[in-house]
Amino acid sequence: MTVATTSPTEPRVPPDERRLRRDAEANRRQILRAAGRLMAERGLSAPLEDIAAEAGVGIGTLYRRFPTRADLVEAVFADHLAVYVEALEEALGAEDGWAGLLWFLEAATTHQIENRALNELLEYNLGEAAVAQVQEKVTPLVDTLVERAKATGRLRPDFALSDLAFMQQMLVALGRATESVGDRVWKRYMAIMVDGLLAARTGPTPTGRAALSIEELRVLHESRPPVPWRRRADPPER
Amino acid sequence: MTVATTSPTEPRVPPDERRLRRDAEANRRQILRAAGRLMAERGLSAPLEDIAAEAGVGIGTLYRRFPTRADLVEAVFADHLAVYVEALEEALGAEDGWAGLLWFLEAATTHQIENRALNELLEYNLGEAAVAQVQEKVTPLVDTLVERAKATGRLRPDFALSDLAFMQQMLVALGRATESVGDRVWKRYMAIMVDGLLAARTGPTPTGRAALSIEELRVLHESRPPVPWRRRADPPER
DNA sequence: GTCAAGTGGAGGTCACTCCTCCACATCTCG
DNA sequence: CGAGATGTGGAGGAGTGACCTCCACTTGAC
Repeated sequence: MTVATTSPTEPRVPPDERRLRRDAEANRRQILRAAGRLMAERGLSAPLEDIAAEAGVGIGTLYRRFPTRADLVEAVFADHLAVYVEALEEALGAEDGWAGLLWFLEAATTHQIENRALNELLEYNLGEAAVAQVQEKVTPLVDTLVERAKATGRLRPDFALSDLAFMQQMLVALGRATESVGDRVWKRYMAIMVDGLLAARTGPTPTGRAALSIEELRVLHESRPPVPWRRRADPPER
Repeated sequence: MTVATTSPTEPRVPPDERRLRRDAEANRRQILRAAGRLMAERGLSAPLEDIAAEAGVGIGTLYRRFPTRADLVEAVFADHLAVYVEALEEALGAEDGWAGLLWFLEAATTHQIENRALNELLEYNLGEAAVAQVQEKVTPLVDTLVERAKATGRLRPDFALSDLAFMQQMLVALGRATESVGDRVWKRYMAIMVDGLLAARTGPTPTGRAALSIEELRVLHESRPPVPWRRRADPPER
């Protein structure tokens, strides 16, 4: 009754991945598409049942493929985040540093207004994994972008990376609130803010406080409320 | 068997209000205080059970006194809204129109950051009743405030009432997100925006779109998602 | 043709909140 | 003081909106 659990010629359970059946693979892709769409629209906590329905697939299927929501999110946004890096690289390519900065601000804001999940992904420090990784790649790039803009002499010298982050966050909030008006109302306020960033104007109104340092920003980020969906319960308390 | 439902000397059910018993009146006040505190902190949809608990009162008591959440909200904020009018009046009292405008922006923003319920109250067109009424009183005052600021020549001439509303909304959002840092981070961005409002700077960055008119603002407001708490079910459908 | 792999979705679970109801407690007023 | 009107607490039923499991059945691969 001692049993060989794996045949000698072919390992039963290949270390990590095994090839999916063709139909299963197709379903998997459907799920990812559906999740991408729904989460962009309704946020990271879009009900899994809705996603399954949108994908034309049973809820069980979704669960077998992605046992936790985090797995799903990760799979969906693996590439989405790369968009950021691309935008940055394009912005850095601009010959005028000032224009590059504005271009990036606008592009990133548009992106996050259109994709609510993306926005939440950055807000909740989510993946530890994926996001942190991107963060690490992105931070120095943004830094360069800012420095280049300052070098033109147009940007107020006390501008910092955190300013960019917060302005973006504000514009995203507004953009979403005024979506129904169409017509990009938020751009008006981006323009106003940008005018306020001109070096020529530094000082007329006291800012009262320097920009947050990257370190402070990181701390703030980590004190965020936990991710907004229910996690699998921890092993029972008592 | 025909019965006199009211005694001739003393009407059983005075038209609207009847005097509460002393203890009941005390409870009522406790409830209002508790609701004020909790709603400021957690928003208009703070669980009624929590409010009752905070007030040291049974849930039944709360319901007898305020049959619907709307009743409670109305009672709590009846006066809170008056604060607005006062702030406006003070701002209008400033001799410098520009300073008055800034003072009001700052005061109103602080207020709404500290009181989440107040913020929601204005966002969801809530009371039809109370809010609309205040709105009506407030709008012309704000208008005057803006006009006075323009008269100083410091404010960009295309500034409109809606700009004030949106800027405030953005700052509130930021203020809440950065609360944990203390230190009023949002004021930095208020300063930046304000710099962008200076008439001297009009134009450097194209705004792309004029400010929303009051009419447009109203329409936007009305297309808001419904109030975020469950309402008493309508009489059963079928 | 066989059978491992994959599927659907009914139904159990859970966490919340709402709101009713009534035996009991507390005032008020004569 | 005592009677009756007024007020109270909070257990419990009901509704909601998600999560996740399980297994009889279907399908693709070889």
